[in-house]
Amino acid sequence: MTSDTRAKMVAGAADLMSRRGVNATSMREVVRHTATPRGSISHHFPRGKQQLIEDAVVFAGRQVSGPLEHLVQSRGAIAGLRTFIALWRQTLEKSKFQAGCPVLAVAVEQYVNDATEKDGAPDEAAQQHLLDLADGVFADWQRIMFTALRREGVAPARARRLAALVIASTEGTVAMCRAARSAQPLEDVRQELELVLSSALAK
Amino acid sequence: MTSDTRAKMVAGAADLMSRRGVNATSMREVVRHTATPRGSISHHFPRGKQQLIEDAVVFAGRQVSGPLEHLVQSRGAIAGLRTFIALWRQTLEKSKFQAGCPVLAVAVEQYVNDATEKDGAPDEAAQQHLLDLADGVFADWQRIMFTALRREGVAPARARRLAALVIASTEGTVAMCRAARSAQPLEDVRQELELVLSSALAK
DNA sequence: GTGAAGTTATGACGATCGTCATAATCGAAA
DNA sequence: TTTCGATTATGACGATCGTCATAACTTCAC
Repeated sequence: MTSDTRAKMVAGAADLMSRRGVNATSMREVVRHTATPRGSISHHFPRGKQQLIEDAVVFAGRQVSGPLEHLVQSRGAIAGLRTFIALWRQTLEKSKFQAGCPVLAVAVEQYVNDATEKDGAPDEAAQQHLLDLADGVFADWQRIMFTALRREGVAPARARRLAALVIASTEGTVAMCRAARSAQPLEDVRQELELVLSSALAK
Repeated sequence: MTSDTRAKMVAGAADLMSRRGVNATSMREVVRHTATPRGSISHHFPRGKQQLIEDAVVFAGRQVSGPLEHLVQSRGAIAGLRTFIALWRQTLEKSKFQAGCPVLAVAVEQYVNDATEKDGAPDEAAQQHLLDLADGVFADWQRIMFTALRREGVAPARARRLAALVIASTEGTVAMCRAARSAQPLEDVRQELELVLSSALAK
């Protein structure tokens, strides 16, 4: 059994990142928030905070792609869209609009670490790797939508564009809902996206 | 004439926020980046970093709403959409996909300031005010799109939803483009949004 | 030229940060 | 039970952070 502590830290980091962003999530708060031993950080994450963030991004990605892939395969693209949006709506409402998407946080911020970057210049390789991981998560979600649309008869190029629209607009809307402390934008966008998808499927 | 230093600081803060996010943007870096005197911070911004961020959000909002409102009024909703997306595309490409949207950064992060929050709990009022400002900027952009759609015959409720879709999806796509270091998602989303709008206008 | 008000220069303060080194503790094979 | 590796406890290090106090420097009306 791989350490339970490690998993709690990763999940806690993902949660904190979704509420505060990458840079405002300190390792000390992760251990406080998850009631895990501080001394274990360097043991479970030899590459430090960078590694913890990386794992949190992958974790958050799977947390969504799991249910999404399942629903899409059993009930199709439109159900997938509804699931995707419903998942984010839950996250927003359960946290009283405090939590958003940790992957989006990585895509918006720049990870800076004063301890590792002695020369003042941010570690470009580290930042690029984080962006690659975030991009990979987005690509994975898009792939699921893309496959569903293809299976239901949408042409490849169109399916790619529609998948991009669904993921991007949902991510943007989640952030807007957080700013507005309201799920109204998500409901509006869901409605329009359903129209778009069903019109594309009808052809 | 209101100090030129102050304006440079606000613009510099907005730029840094769009590249690094709110919390990774330090006042010392704003000063370095804009070649402004550090001693002037507390003079021009008596409420400190909080005030600087606030001004940067409003500044960034106007920077977009100005051109957007102009183009929308002279050439209509679809031209407005194209302008909105082209603006962000410029920001992305000119910065080699380093800069995104500073307002989105505020909507995604939580502003934490160790100096002001002695008790460990983040200043909730400050954070709420920042979210209100970000929400206001998004609402302003939506209002411009909404008005254009209304003028071109779209029903109120539909116009509201479409405006939300345009703003939210563009914001989300900008972040995705930053993660992917590519403008492809923006192009894909633009294409689909144009289809949606022109179909809504045709009715 | 003399003030006064508007700016800027500079260094300090307390706090948090990520990381590391060292020592203590635990768990299970021998 | 002893021993050894995995895990945790704890405190220190150097760095940056936002803010503030104080003093110096401008600018310009009078």
